[in-house]
Amino acid sequence: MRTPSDEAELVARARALAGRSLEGLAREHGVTLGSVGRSTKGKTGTLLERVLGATGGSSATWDFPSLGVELKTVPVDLRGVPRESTFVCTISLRDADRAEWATSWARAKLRRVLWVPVLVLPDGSRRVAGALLWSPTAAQDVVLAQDFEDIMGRIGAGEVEGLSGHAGRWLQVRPKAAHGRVRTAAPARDGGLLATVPRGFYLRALFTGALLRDPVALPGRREGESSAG
Amino acid sequence: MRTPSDEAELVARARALAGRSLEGLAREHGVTLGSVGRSTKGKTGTLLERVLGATGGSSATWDFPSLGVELKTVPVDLRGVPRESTFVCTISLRDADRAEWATSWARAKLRRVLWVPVLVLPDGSRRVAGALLWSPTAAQDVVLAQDFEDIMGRIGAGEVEGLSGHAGRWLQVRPKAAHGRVRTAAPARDGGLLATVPRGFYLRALFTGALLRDPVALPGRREGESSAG
DNA sequence: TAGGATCCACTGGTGGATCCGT
DNA sequence: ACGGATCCACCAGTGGATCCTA
Repeated sequence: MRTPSDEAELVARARALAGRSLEGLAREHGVTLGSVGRSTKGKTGTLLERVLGATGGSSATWDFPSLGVELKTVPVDLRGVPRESTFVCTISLRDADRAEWATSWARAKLRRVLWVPVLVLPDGSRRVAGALLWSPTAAQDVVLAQDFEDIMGRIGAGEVEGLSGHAGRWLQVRPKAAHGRVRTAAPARDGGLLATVPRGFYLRALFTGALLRDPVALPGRREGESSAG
Repeated sequence: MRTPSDEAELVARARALAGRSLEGLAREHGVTLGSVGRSTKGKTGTLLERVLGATGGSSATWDFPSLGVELKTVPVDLRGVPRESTFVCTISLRDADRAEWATSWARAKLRRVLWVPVLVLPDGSRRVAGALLWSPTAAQDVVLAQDFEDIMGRIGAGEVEGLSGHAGRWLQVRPKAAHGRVRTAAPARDGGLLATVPRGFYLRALFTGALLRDPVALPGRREGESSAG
C-alpha cells in the first residue's frame, strides 16, 4: 500500500478500516497471523503497518517519517477498555542523568500518534475499531514530563534496580528484553556502571483508555464529568 | 569435531590436514563451498574452524578460547607466497587516542596464531598445506607496536581520512565494511567526531609470507641470509 | 490486574576473508 | 601488486507488542 501523503489521508484510511477483521486484512495482504498463543506477539502491529503503508521500519524515526506520526495498535475489550499497556520506546539507561523530556525520544514518539484500537471479542476474533490521531495536550505533556523526569532522575542516580512498574502516573518503566538474560549498562550509585536488564517506557492502559474515550481529557478529570469547562 | 584440549593436539590435527583438498573436507563436514566466484569469501576460514573444532564464534574472544589461539587461513601460491593480506580485527576508531598496543585487541588476537596455508593450484583447486603455530618474537612485537602506535596516533589526531593502506610496515589499515555506505564515528581534527567508513587492521602479505618461511625471522632480515647469527 | 517476563521478524553490525580496478 | 571495495553467514539487538503468574 502506498504511503499516505498527508495526515488527512492517513486518518481517512485508518478510519475506513473500522469493522474489518484482522484475519481478513491479513489474508488480503498475504500475511499469516497464526491466530493462537504466544507466538503472535507483535503481528497485529506489523499487519497494520503494512495495511496503512508505514515505512519507518527501522529505529530512530516514526512509522510515517514525513508526517512525524507514530502508529500504535491497542487491544481493547467490548467496552473499549485497553487490555494491555502500550510500549513507547527503549530507555537509554546510560544517559539517564543527561536526559530531558523536551528533547527525549519518548516525547518525539508521542508527539503525534495514530491510535488504532483492535476489538478483541469473547470468541477470540479481532476487529479494527475507530482510529484516532492524537497529540498530547499541554496539560497532558506536563504530566508525561513529570513521569519522565521522575523516572530518569532515579535511573541517573543509580536507582534503576529499585525502580518498579509502580513509578509514574501514566508513563511507567518495565523490563524490555527478548530473553531474561540480556544485560545493558546503567548508572550505579557509586558513579560507575552496573549491568541490568534493558527497560522501556510504557503507557499505562488507564491512560490510553482515557485517551480513546476523550483525547483532550485533562489530567485528573474523572469519568462522568462534563468535558465542557 | 571436538575442541582440542591442548595446543599439541590442535597443532597435530592441523598438520594432519596437510594435502587434503578443501572440497573433500567440505564434503566430509556437510558444507558447500560453492567453489567459484566472489560469493565464497570467508568460506575457507569457516570450514577450517569447523574442521578443527573452533568454538569462539562471536566477538571478543579467540577461535580456541581456552587456548588463547586464533585460527587464520591464508591462500598461498605454489611457492608458498600469500596471495592476500590477512584481516586481524576491526579498529575502534573512537577510542584511538587512548589505545595502547600492550592492551589492544589487535595484540591479543596476534598473541598466538595457528596459520593454516591453503595452496591454490593453477587449476583453481585448493589443498591444505603445513600449519604453523606462531607467536610474535620480541623483535616482531616491537615492529607491530610501532605500526600500531603510528596508525592509532594518526587516527586519534583526527587524520583517519588521510590514512591509506600505505601506512605501517607490517600492520596496515584498510576499509572494512560489507557495503560502502556503512559509517562509524572517528575523531575529527577539531576534537569532535566525524562519520567515516569502518577500518580494520590487516597483516601485509609480505609479513605473513616471511612468517610461513621462518617464524622467528628477525625484522629487517633479508631473504637469502642465514638464520644463524 | 498489572508488573515482570517473554515471543517473533527483521536487520544492522561483525567475523570470516577475497575480489578487482588502477 | 596492492589499496580500496565488497561478499556471505551468523547473531545480537530492536521494534512490534502480548503472555502469564502471584
